Amino acid sequence: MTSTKRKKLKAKGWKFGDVQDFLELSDEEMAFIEMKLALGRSLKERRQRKGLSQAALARLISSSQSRVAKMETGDASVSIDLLIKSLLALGASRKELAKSIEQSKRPAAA
Amino acid sequence: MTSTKRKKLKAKGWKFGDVQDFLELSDEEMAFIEMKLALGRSLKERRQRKGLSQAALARLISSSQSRVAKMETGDASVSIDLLIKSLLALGASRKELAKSIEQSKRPAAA
DNA sequence: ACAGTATATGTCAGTTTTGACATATACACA
DNA sequence: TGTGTATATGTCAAAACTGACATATACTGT
Repeated sequence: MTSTKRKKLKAKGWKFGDVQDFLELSDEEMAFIEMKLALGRSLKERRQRKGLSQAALARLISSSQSRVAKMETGDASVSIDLLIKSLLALGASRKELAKSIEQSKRPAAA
Repeated sequence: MTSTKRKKLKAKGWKFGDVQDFLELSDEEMAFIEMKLALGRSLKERRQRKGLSQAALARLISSSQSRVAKMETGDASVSIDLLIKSLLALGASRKELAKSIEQSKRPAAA
């Protein structure tokens, strides 16, 4: 929950609210960022499972390859709205979206 | 899922993507809007359970009473990002958020 | 080495979202 | 009737997001 986990996230451009230092994120902010990352992972999985390139998905949702890449890598410039719309476009149900949002990361099969 | 349900939603300012006519929303678009409405309901519930006014919540999240009202009434101008940040600020967990997103409306206790 | 494909990252003008403000409605209780 | 509190709705400048483009990296095959 705290510093250990925080340091694992690479600052990509995240400057959240008033918080300057990336390592000083509150738990709320962490939760929000992790949700975005989780949705990005889901998007990538779904896209790949369908054998689509980022460019092909971009066409499908009237966006661009670069924005799809940013969604999947968790760039600070992408909204959750866009992630959700994209996942819905790939056929995800609300229930499946909920599952992505809920899970903290994945069982870590190491 | 289809026309019956669609007509129940009052057009508040929704003009989604290319779709002109509100009654012609695709299932994806419906799912997106219903998610927003569900999150708005959750926000209202949580706020009221804490005995906060919209103005008090607004202070808490550095926003304004009017924007909180728009969040709770499902105004087309509010993002899911803002709804989620607000719910997190009220102490909702990712699991609880997931639950809100998942449920279509509520068992309808009539 | 070169060409083709896939993904990542930086930039930017156009669009959308935001907080703030004004104002309206509704309900209480003096 | 007024005064106070709570919520809803319209507007707008400023901030955030978006698609598009350029470009970089990496991994094919040839």
